Amino acid sequence: MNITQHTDYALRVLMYLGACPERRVTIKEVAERFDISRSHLMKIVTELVAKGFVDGARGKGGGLKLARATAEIGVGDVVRQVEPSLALVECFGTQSHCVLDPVCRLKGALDGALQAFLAALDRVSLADLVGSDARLNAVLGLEPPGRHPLPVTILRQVARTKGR
Amino acid sequence: MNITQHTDYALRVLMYLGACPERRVTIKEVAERFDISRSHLMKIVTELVAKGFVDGARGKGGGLKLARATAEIGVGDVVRQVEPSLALVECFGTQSHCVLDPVCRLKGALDGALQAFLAALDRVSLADLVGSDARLNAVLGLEPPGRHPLPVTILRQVARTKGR
DNA sequence: TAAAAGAGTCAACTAAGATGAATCTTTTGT
DNA sequence: ACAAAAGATTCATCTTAGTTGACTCTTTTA
Repeated sequence: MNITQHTDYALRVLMYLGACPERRVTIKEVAERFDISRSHLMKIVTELVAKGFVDGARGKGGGLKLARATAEIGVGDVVRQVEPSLALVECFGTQSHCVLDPVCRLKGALDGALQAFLAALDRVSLADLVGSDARLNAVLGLEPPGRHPLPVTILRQVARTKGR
Repeated sequence: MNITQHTDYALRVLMYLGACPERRVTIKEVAERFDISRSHLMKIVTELVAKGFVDGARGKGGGLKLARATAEIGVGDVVRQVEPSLALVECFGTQSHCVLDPVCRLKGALDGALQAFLAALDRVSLADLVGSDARLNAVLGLEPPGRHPLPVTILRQVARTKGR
């Protein structure tokens, strides 16, 4: 059982954006920071924009920022909307070919567990993940709030220095 | 997010065995009933035997039966032991290469949700899935308790008649 | 108007899971 | 004793969801 990396990265991108709310961040920057391909990350971001989590601006000076406050973005919502399928087993779909289907209580049990899973995530917002202290910013190599953003070129250097 | 068919079938096999506790059931019979390959099912059963859920007997007159009472077999346990990996995301493993890892609260949130998922399944036993009424037996084409088992040849006919 | 940046399309790669053939081993009924 | 029944093991292949990235298009603003 696992969630796709797609969803995982989506959450991490939101965390990144949540950690530096004072400016727009480019996809390129995030891709370099997380060391994944720009093209790949693009799809994830495009989806986050389409689903209303992120506000993307094109053109020079464009970039990404959260569409809502971090406290207004629930982790459960993100997973529900981004994860490709929440059908735990085949028989969750429209029509199962399992002979047990008509009387199967397993399905109900699994669905109950899935709801418990999502409910647990509903209790967590992006604000909880980002936190109020500066630890996340430190790890990301971002500037403390109030200062000027570092140029991307310097961010790259920081990224390399830290290793993986 | 999904659990493997492997786990799904493991649970269904246990349900089948739980539905006819008065005799040993052969893998062949279960395979035909669920319309899956005998070889394939064999691996699932072998694992259930190895993990102590099922008691398998070789040789003539052999077959499968539950190793414990249905009430003593928790769905959560089965999932925990049969599902190949419960690492929701890559960073659940020994060492993640994510830059956020040292301060990441997402990991904790996801783990909490996973525990909620399993806890929900822990509240369900195989006895709950099988039920006390005869509905499951009816769907499976099994005899009502107390009568003689139908020969496999007849079971096959029943299976075909029902369609999928 | 050129450069920056997001959006979209397309093609391939990867690995986990699913599938099944063939063979081996154990057990028991006759 | 031995043949048939039934589970155990091994091996190879297939399938597909997910992942990856190159290439191009569109929008926007300095």
